Amino acid sequence: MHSMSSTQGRPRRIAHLDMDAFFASVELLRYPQLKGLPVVIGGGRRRIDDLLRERHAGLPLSEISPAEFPLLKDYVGRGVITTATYAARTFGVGSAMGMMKAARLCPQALVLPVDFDEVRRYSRAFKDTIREIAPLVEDRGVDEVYIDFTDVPGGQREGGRVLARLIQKSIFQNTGLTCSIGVAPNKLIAKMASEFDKPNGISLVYEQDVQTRIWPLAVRKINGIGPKAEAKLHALGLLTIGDIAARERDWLVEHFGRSYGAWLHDAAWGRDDRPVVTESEPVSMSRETTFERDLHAARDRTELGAIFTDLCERVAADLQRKGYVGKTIGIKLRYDDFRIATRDQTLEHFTADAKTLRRVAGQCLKRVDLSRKLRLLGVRVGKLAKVDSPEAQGVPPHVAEPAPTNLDLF
DNA sequence: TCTGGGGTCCTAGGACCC
DNA sequence: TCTGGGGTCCTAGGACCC
Repeated sequence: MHSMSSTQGRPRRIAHLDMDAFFASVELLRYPQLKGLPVVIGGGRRRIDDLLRERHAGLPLSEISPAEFPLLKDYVGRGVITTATYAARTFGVGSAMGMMKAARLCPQALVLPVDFDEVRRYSRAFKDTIREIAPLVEDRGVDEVYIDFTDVPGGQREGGRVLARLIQKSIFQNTGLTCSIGVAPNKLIAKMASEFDKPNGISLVYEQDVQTRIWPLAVRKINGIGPKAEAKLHALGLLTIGDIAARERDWLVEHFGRSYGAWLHDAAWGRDDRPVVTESEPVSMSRETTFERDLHAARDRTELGAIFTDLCERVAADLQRKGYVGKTIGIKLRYDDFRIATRDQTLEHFTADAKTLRRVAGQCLKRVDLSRKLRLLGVRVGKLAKVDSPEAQGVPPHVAEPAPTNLDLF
């Protein structure tokens, strides 16, 4: 199943669709007066629109002057940027950048906090729109999907351009939002292709284009090569994807291990068999929070305890709302020097109970070094099962397990 | 005053079992 | 006198992604 997958023997055509500056674009629908201005989304713990509504009672949000919005230079906090508008990006501001650094680059940018409810609403809307046109859709987070065009009627016309255009148009009609789409023989190339013509673009890549369009790209453009692998590749003198492709598979395996080395070789040659997966079960659920200032386990005991309990209650609520129970309970913390420590413990039975989470997570916390100040605390539940699944029907938590007798010990 | 929050997958060692 | 081998589960850490 390399490039041919459908039973009819049609060449695989896989699309990757990426919403353009999604979080920011959603806000611009509500505040169209900010169009064209540098705006960044992220960081905030305050509800900006509540603030604006208070200050301008009776005035529609869309009529409040841009001058009334908070500026990046006045921002104080530890957040990072989730999305920047294209106007803000011209100043070098981009997602995942610390707000403080961004403020230095573009102090006059406006800041809005993320409105997750609104973002999720639009996320659902654009994905529903796609599924009505092409049913095989794989979720890749809130603003991205893969779509299998292969067997969709018309999905092969002009290499997928016709269908991509239809999807773009329908999303815009239903939401007012634009997106960029790449269509290629597989997910790996489609993902790169969707970036070729942003925003609001369509890019088609064929198998025979790999040398001309993929090989010149920086290694980091491959989805799966992050900062660490990039640094190692650079140190070995490999800068472009073509540089990787020029190496023997065995050489890559020598330097990167059997699994990753072989994958690097395949990826550089544009080979990728992964199917578009339309459904998947969650593996874990977690909640974590970075404190406004670093906290010390002993000196800030009360504050930390309240946060810890709250995290457990929120994870429990998430599990219950979504109908899951879990078996492995763990904590994560980040020290002031940014090192991370995790501890977890697997239970005999499944649970979604906040008190149980709190008790077991508390035991985990006792197993880490708490002499350093902490920056972040998180609670995680793994080994999930649906609450009504057969495996989750074990011994209920309130039934005592048989205690070991002396005989068991010998 | 750098550096969020929610995830997935992989590796590697040790326990434990057959 | 040298110590099998495979499998699975648990735990901790780390890379990477959106």
